[in-house]
Amino acid sequence: MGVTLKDIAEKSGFSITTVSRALGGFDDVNEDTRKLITQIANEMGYQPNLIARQLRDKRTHTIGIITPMSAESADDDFFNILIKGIAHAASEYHYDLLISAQLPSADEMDAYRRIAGGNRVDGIIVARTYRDDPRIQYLKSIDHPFVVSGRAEPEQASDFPYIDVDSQAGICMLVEHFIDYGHRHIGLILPPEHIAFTGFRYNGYREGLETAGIPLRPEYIRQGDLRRDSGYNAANSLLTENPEITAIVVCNDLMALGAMGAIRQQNKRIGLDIALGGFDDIPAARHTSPSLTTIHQPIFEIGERLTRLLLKIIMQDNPQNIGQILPCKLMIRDSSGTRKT
Amino acid sequence: MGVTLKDIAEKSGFSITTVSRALGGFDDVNEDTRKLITQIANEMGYQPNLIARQLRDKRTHTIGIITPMSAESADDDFFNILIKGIAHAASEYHYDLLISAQLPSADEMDAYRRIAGGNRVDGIIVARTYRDDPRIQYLKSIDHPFVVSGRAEPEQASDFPYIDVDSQAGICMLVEHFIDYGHRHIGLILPPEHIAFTGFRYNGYREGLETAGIPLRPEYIRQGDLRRDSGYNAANSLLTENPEITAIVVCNDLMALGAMGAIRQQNKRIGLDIALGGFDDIPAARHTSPSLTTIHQPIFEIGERLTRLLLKIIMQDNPQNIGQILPCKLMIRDSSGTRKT
DNA sequence: CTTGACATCCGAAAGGTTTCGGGTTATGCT
DNA sequence: AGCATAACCCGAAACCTTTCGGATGTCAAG
Repeated sequence: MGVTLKDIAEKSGFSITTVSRALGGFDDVNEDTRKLITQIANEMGYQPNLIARQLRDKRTHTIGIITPMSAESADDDFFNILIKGIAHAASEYHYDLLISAQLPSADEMDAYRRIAGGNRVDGIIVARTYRDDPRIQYLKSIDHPFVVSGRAEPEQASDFPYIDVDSQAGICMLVEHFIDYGHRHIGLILPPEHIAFTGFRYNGYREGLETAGIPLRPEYIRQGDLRRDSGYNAANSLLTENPEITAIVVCNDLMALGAMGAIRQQNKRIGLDIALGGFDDIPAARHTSPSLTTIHQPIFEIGERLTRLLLKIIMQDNPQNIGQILPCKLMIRDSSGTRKT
Repeated sequence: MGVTLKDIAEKSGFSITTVSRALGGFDDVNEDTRKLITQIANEMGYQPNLIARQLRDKRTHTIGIITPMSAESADDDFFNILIKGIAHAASEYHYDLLISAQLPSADEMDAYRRIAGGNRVDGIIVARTYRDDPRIQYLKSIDHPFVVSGRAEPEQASDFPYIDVDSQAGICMLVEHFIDYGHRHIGLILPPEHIAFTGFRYNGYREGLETAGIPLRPEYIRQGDLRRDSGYNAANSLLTENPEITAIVVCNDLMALGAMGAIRQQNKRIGLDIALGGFDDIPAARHTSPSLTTIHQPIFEIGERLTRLLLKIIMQDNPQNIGQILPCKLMIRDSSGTRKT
């Protein structure tokens, strides 16, 4: 197994160079020679060794993404859909996608050093930004092509190529929607502090309240870890300690699904007693009952755009729009309940 | 950018060999030398070039999967979940996953030749078997490690490593369930003829009817292409041309979701007028309304098992259970309606 | 007959790593 | 002093490809 140029060279009597150039379609090889060589190559089932080619060309035609991976994160649709979008756009450019899944125990930075530093891929997609993200710092330091889904925290400049949604505006819309529906006591479940977009979502919450002249009460705010369980816990504590709350803004859908459980657990009705809103618009949001009001972000499209931006950078195209902020959209569903009169 | 062994060798005054062996942890290197070399390597931010290593070792520590990819297949949860399972198990063995998405226009075999023949991966996972699957034939012919999700069609021996569910039994269970609920006119929506498991699902349907002594009526059978739309069309034609039908068995959930639309379109009530059952138990099945009765197959676990089996083959472990058939499970949900009296 | 152009071909290097087989030096022993 | 051994080190080859810079031979024009 493993027919090489050398094998074809020996069989055909020509040199490796000529075989390579014949198969490569160069015009400094006799037409008869080419025919003979291609025929032999086909007979022997020659396939160029891509690894050798990659080494030689310093091009892998592959983009990489490193994803956290635990059994319970299996239903994290965000990454799922993002990866689909990436793969879809990549396939149009005949690029492959290398996924390196990291167990929770593993040091994430190691994976970046290995994959990016080790020249495994032409470019890399960084998926959920942290404050002062060490991955971004590293990739910049070694000058490796990369793009970012998300951006730096609000106080920091995002001096790297990224695509993000305007999640501050998104959360603000959601808050205003609830205020419009007559709610005055609105809880908030935030992502962890170290996630970069947490600041934006908090700002959106504050902005929404401020516009309506409602004072922000820190005891209405909880933090989760983006996973379902933490949404359950946060909502539980929020409702137990602040019985006056009638609406909860949750910063991602997965936690919102958890919060649904907590609301039921407290014998309250979602929508009617407690209005609930999420963020992301994962498929499940539409299908839960009651369906979940949420802020839609075009995850699949973000994946596609990230890929196209990355490929431009790889091709040294010096793209114009180095940072793109997409709008998001309020999806009003049953968990909003109805307007209080 | 790109610090190599050579750079470290020059800076440290030792040879490339010694640098390699020092960093590799061999014991024929003086302890002081090793310290010096590791220090320099760290200072310079050395990362071994994985491509070069792969070329030399003929090992990529990567497994590959080639997936069909179109924008509308974006919601094909089966592949999504399978890939998650694969990635999860792979990460435990420090293997990466190479995904090559193929546009519908592309020749699938080309991708296999490129990736497997081109030594891009140590092993490959073949995901949805066809009758006389050319991909399997090819991989066998070049003796490239692979495992298969699914198996050969009923009439053929599956002389390759595979993991599959007993879908004949699954469909049979579903048919018996409907018969038990009092249905006598049961439609069937099959996958395309060229898919290997179509035969098993057909057999399950026949077996279920036979056991109950109900004659099989060919006009109750339609074929779709596994996608949502085709389920819609098939159900539509089935109900229009055979108004006596009261239950439909659909061979995958995605088509079943489409069939739901068709039933509604015909002003019939899912469950009450027309009982509906799917296959796969994708997440959406639980969340639609009404929720979808379906045959559960453990897709995530299949992905994990496939990976473990493949890695054993790669390690030349000559695994025992070269073909595994897992049981599947009937999930009775609202689309079953109630037992007719 | 010489020169130049053209068609066709090829050797060798480069890309970065690992490893085989051997080489050098110092140490310990008789 | 002589020799075996251990400790440490290194050159070169191999993995397979592409490409640079020629090399060779033929033929037509001068």
